[in-house]
Amino acid sequence: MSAQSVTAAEQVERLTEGCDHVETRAELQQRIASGERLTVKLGIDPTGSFLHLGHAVVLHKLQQFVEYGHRVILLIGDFTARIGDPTGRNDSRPRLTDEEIAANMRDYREQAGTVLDLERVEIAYNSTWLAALTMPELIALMAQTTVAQMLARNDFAQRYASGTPIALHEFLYPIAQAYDSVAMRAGVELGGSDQLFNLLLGREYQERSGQPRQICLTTPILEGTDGVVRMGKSRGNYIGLTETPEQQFGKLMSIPDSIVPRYALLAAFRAEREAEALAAGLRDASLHPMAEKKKLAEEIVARYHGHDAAARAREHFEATVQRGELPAKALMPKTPMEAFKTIGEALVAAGFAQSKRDAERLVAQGGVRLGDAVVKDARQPWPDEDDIVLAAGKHRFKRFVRELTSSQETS
RNA sequence: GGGUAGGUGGUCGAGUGGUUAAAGGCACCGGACUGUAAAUUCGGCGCGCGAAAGCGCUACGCAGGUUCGAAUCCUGCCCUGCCCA
Repeated sequence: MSAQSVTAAEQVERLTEGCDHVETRAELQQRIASGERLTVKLGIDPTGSFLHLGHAVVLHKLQQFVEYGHRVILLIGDFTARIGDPTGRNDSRPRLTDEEIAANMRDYREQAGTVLDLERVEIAYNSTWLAALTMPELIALMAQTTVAQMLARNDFAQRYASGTPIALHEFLYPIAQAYDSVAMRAGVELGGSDQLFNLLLGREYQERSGQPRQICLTTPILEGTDGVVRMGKSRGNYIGLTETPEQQFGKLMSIPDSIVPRYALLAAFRAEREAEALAAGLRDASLHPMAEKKKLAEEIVARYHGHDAAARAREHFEATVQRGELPAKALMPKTPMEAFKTIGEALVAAGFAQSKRDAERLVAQGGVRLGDAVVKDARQPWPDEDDIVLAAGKHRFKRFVRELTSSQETS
């Protein structure tokens, strides 16, 4: 109740802004108005997650709850992760050990901390209650849900229709997740839109066990840099929260113009009004797409790396991509010089080519520069220099330096 | 348990005995172009050796077999869909 300064209506307005689905807004309004400090749950998967802008959408929403003084709990699905992954194809993932989960959570904290104030967030583990669940209890839970209900869930429905296998235990995931809400007496559960079914199931279970039903908030799924399908690491269309400013900026510049307003809303968290104004401006050409995109990219990068780094990332982009220059040496990470025999070898070592053959192809296509000169032959000997930049294409650079004074090696 | 259809490169998907390192799409990488790393367009896209022509190796669920030669045929096994019980 640290937020008496704002009215319940304002709070509800902000908390539901940008959400796809709210179940129900009236309940949220009523419970906030009553002065209740809501227990807010977000389930996360401790399987070596790599967080990207798509994850930031829901994390940002969670942070708003933190700011309004609600009790926010990150629920780590350590128990469920031990069984396997529900979402299709990855057949029987190796079980995670406690150490792995701990390590993954450290990574997670580091990444989520860029959006969420972890000092004010509690952490819980669902093994606490799920491991203790007995068979009779599980059966009782399962009895509350029908097969038809399960098959109504989108991804199950699609997979069933297309003949993709659905393992029986996958049905246990929504059940376990829903039960988490009962065990935690959650007041609100957040999730991406794909989680709606699971969240609603939790609501149902709570009601049956005599608890107030949790309010379910789902946030939109952000499209990846291709502007079409959801952002995801495996799709390669992601922008990682901990990527370098230059990487983030470059990837942001590569999104289609059409999706710029959506990124303004979901990645830069501009107000809906502003995002709409931006869309309108781009439509009637009163705003310049590239200028707006640069502005947006800088704004987003600044969220994760600060304004100075964002400005440098912008300059880096303008220099390397737009003007085709080599980036300013001073800003480049240094890599210790090695005794390469040929340029091809250096390309492989730099990670620009997968193999010598691959390196030769790259060179043959005129994509490799050493210093300012285009390399014509991958077998050309590696020059004897103290400080030289190897470039592959327009945006992959590596600066090799003979003697590192300090230990500032970066990959 | 019975029947039936399948398992191909990062992915989707052709391919039924040699000319298949395996069509085509997507993804990815490079060039050109552009206001962007968008779009478009051209090219590339298993590994190694060689200046090159080329040579070798690895690869079509797994293990064997037939054959001068197999992703393609045979046997066994594993896995998956569908129908029936």
